Amino acid sequence: MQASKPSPIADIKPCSHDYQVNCGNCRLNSICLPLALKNEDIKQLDDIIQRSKPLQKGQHLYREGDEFQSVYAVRSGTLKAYKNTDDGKEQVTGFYFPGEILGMDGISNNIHASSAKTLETSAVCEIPFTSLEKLSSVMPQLQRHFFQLMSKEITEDQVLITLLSKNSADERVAALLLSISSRNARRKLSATQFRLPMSRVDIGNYLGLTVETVSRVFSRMQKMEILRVDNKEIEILDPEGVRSIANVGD
Amino acid sequence: MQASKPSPIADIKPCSHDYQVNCGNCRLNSICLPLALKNEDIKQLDDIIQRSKPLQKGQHLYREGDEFQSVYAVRSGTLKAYKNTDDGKEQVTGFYFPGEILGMDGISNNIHASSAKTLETSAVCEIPFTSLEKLSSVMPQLQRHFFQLMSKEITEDQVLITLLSKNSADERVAALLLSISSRNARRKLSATQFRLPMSRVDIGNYLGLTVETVSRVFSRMQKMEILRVDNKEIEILDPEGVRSIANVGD
DNA sequence: CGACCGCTTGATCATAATCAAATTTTGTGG
DNA sequence: CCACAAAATTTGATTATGATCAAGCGGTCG
Repeated sequence: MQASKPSPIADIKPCSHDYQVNCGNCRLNSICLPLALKNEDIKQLDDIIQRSKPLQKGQHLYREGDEFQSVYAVRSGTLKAYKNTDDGKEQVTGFYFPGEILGMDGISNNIHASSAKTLETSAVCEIPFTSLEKLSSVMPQLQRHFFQLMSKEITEDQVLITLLSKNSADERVAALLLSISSRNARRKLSATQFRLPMSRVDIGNYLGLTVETVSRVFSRMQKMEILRVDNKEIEILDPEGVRSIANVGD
Repeated sequence: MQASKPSPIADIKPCSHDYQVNCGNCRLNSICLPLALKNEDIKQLDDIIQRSKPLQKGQHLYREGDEFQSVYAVRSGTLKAYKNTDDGKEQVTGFYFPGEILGMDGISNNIHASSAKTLETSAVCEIPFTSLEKLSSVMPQLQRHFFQLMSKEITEDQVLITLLSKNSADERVAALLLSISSRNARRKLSATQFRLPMSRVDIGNYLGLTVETVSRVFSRMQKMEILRVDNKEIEILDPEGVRSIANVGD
């Protein structure tokens, strides 16, 4: 199933590698997909997946309280997931990069437990959950893959819990930088030079810190010549230094 | 080494309601089991579940790094799950009461990502995961139920993340009390009077606080006549008061 | 009985929050 | 493209919350 009719909006010329027509040739499939599906299985999966047009920065993919219907794989761009606290503030619960899956917290009640919003222009693959469930029943590998994905989300949340509970401001920021760095590396991007797609406010919110503290940590690391910070552009000058500040095994 | 033969240890006389022989007549099944399984389906589930003899206080159900084979439902007692941090400390990631399921964080890598230890004498039902997977393929309801259970774990972790990131010591402790209270109520136990099965150290660890702080919060709430604390015995004198301190929707 | 453990209470200290303000970046309309 | 407004980030000064250090109090177990 292609772009069945050519899009009338022809003025935006996407480069070819942004126009993945199916999972089989998507360069992210090693991250997002079960590794061991047979070709005909991938075809079946492809058939249930809907690919969105690009979402603009700041658009919501879903909102807390919305009926849950699909989970989403990030194709390009970045999203943040967040919850609204009872006193009206916001808690960022995660950042999602290309190849990563979000929306699974909606399965439990059929209602999204958090909101998801793009941090920049992004595109996602929508995977309707009832179709996925049916397919999982006949494809044990796929069932296993989704159990694993959800379990991974749990273990990652536990890492964040530990970070928030036990680590200093510097350690938290260093750990986030390492996490982003290794997720970049997984996509064959630079592990030492990248652009932070989220604001300082979002970083602080995610890490349980104020903006001011995040900013100070960056300044401190820059003074120590561990990091070069140019607005959102980050260069890790001393990866070992960052790791030693984080004291977490990446 | 199994209970396939009647246990020779007959000197411990369990009371009848502790001796659930199957899921169908277990008084916890409304909490732990899918609601809508047919009788013959429950029978099949029963067949794969192994019921343990009681575990003594302080025993491990599994340890971080162990090969993952099963998830567990708490039949009686309480357990805590915890991770060891890179600098040798421990982070409590959850408490598990009767009817609740633990161990799902092992699915992602086939290795337990945390340890689980009893806080008092406890009994669990062991559910071998490969059998569960197979059964899930032919019982869509069961597949759905486990997706939901895992999703619930994710949303609960997100609540804890928010608590750690945004709430004061008093709010955190109040929220934990409310959580335990409502979990008791779900099991038809008192929502206002109960025994905390975990130590102050564990509470503090879970909530990202020191023992001293936890103790002070209890003292403060006692002085305000919101709580009566007698060692591990808790009486909530003013549930509304606790809720207002927590400012979280239960 | 004495040592130890879990808990509580008090005094002091450190980290990050808060308050405040300057500066840079971004976005918008002329 | 520039000018201006709004937003984001940085930096500084002060404060508050909870950590740390220290000590004492039951209770229990060997």
